[in-house]
Amino acid sequence: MNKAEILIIDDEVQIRKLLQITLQSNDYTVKEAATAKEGIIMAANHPPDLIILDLGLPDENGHDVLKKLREWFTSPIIILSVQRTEEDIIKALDNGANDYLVKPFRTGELLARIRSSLRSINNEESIPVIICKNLMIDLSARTVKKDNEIVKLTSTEYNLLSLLVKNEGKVLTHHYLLREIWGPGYINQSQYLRVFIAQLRKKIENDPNRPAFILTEAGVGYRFVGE
Amino acid sequence: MNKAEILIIDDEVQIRKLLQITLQSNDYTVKEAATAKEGIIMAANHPPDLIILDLGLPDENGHDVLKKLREWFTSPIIILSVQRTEEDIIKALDNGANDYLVKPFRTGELLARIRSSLRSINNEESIPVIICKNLMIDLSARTVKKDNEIVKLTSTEYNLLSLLVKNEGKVLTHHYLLREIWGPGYINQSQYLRVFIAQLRKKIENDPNRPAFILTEAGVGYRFVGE
DNA sequence: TCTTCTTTATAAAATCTTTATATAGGTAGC
DNA sequence: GCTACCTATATAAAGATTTTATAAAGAAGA
Repeated sequence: MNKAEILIIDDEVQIRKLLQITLQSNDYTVKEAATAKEGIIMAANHPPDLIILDLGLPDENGHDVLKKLREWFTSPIIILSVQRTEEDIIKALDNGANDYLVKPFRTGELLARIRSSLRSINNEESIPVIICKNLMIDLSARTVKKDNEIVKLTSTEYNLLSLLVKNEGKVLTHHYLLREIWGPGYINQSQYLRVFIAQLRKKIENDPNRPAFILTEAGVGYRFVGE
Repeated sequence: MNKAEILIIDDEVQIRKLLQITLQSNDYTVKEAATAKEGIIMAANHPPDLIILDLGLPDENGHDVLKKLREWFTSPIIILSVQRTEEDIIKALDNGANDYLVKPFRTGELLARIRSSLRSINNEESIPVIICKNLMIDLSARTVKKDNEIVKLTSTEYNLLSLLVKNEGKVLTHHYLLREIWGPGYINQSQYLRVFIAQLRKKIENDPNRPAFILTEAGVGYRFVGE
């Protein structure tokens, strides 16, 4: 359910360690940076879902780091700082921080504030919708539309399609597909696959006789192509 | 520039006065309520852009008030409280509060946190009334009307419908619905769901035999479409 | 007593599994 | 090159199974 990715930018090893353990045991993926420079690069290379930023970094003023991040980073940023002056708090919040916690902090409260920050964002952003030409697959709503019309798929058909789509471009072997969709006991029931692939093509392909989305890799498996 | 409307729900006159002056001099429009009941009614009659809620109200438990508001109120809620235990803070944040400030608070910080909360939300207007064709669901009043006639729903029926409606378009699994409405111990009682879905259809669908609002996703769950 | 929730029973619908048959492509032998 | 044969795939359709819809009876609580 969680699996949100959190980037910690803090120079204190103990804090990083504590946060890493706390966050990981709550199903977050954690990345760490010890300096402002490193943190900004990491955030840019692979934007996390949330940043925990220490204001007292050795190489750069924390408020400046925050401003730099906010030039492009739109997900939540929570400040962790030993500074407890009102001036610092106001400045950080007005520079785009979503929350401000004073060290030492209570881990339970931090977790709750992380959940709160992620909650308000999750609504609109990061909706997993995949669009390929006239086909639209909304993984969060579990719906598939073709030319904006809802395509009625059975549970198994949807599972199969979404597995193929999530691995767009890759060939998925018969064994793999059968194991993922039907379970380990079914890896030899290739006929199941044929039946369901035919069913899917009939429903989503423009010309089921010349499939453009679900391609057959004879002797190997099937592959979904979006382009 | 500002003119955002803020509702203060707090029983202490001095706090209300202080907030009123502070907020008004920062160009916010302020409304006040001294009790939970009054606050909920005011919020429902004219939803503000932000609510400042005191947890220590005389007539009702603050956490319950928060939960009630969050059933339909989607704009920011900032908690102001003398309670500073971690348990209270976590509970409030998990019940949908956007921020939690301990009394006595610093007005500058409060203003900054208000700005921060309003900033993240400003994109979308939230409507606590949902209208789909001849169906109207008023989440703040907990009423459902069909062709302008009030439909009498039991508590469970209403909870189920409002959960479906709040996730319009999404398929909600049996497990999810059962856990949300009946609790974690009931996730295998799919029959409950069938009974209540049938009940709801009988009450809100134009042709219960051909449901247009509540659709079945066989083997998975149900989906509300308002279209 | 009345309302609402829970449970049971059964018919109907939807989906999955299996079978049958068609087709396409490759290849070995002539 | 041609044919026969083999393997892998495609598709329709029958049957078996699962899931869902609905009424209605029993239980619980106000």
